[in-house]
Amino acid sequence: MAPRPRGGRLPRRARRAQLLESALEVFVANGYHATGMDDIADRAGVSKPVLYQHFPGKQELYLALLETSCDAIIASCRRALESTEDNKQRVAATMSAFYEYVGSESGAFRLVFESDLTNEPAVRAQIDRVTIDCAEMITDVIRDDTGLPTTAANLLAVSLVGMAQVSARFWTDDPGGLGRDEASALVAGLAWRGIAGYPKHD
Amino acid sequence: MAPRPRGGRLPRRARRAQLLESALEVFVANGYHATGMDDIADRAGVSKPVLYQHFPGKQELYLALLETSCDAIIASCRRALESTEDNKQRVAATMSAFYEYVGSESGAFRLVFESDLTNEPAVRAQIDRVTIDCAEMITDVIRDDTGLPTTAANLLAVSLVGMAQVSARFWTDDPGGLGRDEASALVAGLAWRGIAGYPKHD
DNA sequence: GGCCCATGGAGGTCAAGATCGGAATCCAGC
DNA sequence: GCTGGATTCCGATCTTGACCTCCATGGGCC
Repeated sequence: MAPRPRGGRLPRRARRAQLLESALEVFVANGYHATGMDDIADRAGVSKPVLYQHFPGKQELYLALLETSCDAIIASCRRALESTEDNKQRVAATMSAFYEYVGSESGAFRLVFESDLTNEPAVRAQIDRVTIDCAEMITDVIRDDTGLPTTAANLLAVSLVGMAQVSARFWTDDPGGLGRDEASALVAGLAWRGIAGYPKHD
Repeated sequence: MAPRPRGGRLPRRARRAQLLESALEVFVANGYHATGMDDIADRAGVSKPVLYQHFPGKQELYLALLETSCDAIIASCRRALESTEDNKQRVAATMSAFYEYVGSESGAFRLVFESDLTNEPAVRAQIDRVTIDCAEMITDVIRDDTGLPTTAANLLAVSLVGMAQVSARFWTDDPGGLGRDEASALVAGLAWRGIAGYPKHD
């Protein structure tokens, strides 16, 4: 957490990237409200005006990071679902995607699952997008495979996503001796047993 | 949301209750950071000093409400688990408890599941308590019934709680034509199919 | 050597939490 | 019925903290 040395000038693109990285670290550590623009500037080793030459305000900066993080998990979820045609493996792969996301070094998932700016509509929209988009992809699979009505399939899909989200976050806070793949496989087993029993469509 | 008339005096006890009620409404509607003490006072039809004669500060007021709401869902979960010895019905009853909680008129569940003060340790502790305590009760049931090691049973329990939390919140935002009992039963079915397949202990 | 512009420290502004002296209201007892 | 005291209540104010810009500066380029 030590601020970077206060030296050299950087080309605009590189400075922006560095600012984003620094901001992510501070936001993840302290949340939105508890972090000041001063903190981010200090962390990056620049002064505040520099920050404001790259981003119009604190909220826009936060939103840029949040959007990136949302895109990451949604894309990862999509890749997992498309990685195979076998539904049992699909469940395992998707669960693994969530565990990888939550276990990743940056902690960027905290912006999504533990945000403290949920009342801001723009933020809320991004966060909801994760659950809704992931669930929608899963809904299609469930509906095609079981023949359940869309509404029901959607609620089941949301349930699975919730299972993944909450259990992965809990595991990250307190692994309790379980490795990541072990935990992921355990919960994937629960999910698969739950979903596999529904009437097959053919 | 119209402020109450600004008239009469109330005995201390009654005023306190009214302030708690007003504060809950505003906090639920706007979240912690977006609500001012002015808003709460206006909503209750009193001036700010009165508020401070009953509560030492904004955070204490919030915590009082949060704690009450956490106690409610934990107690409700416990009652559901103790309501029967049949595990299938247990799952259904517990799921129903979550759906009732989230569907309740006051919206108090938002303080727990959608708080925007998660960085405050005291708040974090209360919120975590819900998942941890509920999961712990369920862990005992799972462990006794399946013989799984405690750590694994605990992660499964957390998964089930996550399923309930997230799906219930999603259903509240967009019921999509499903009644409460219908939705609850659907997700309970998913949970039960998932958990029932594990090796029976005898 | 001279120009240029990114940078930095210091400050303006404003919202919101927290507080003070005085006024209004209720109640008990004569 | 009336008075004295205590409790409740309010308008106005203070202060803090954080977001967001103004003037001096110093290294890079021709």
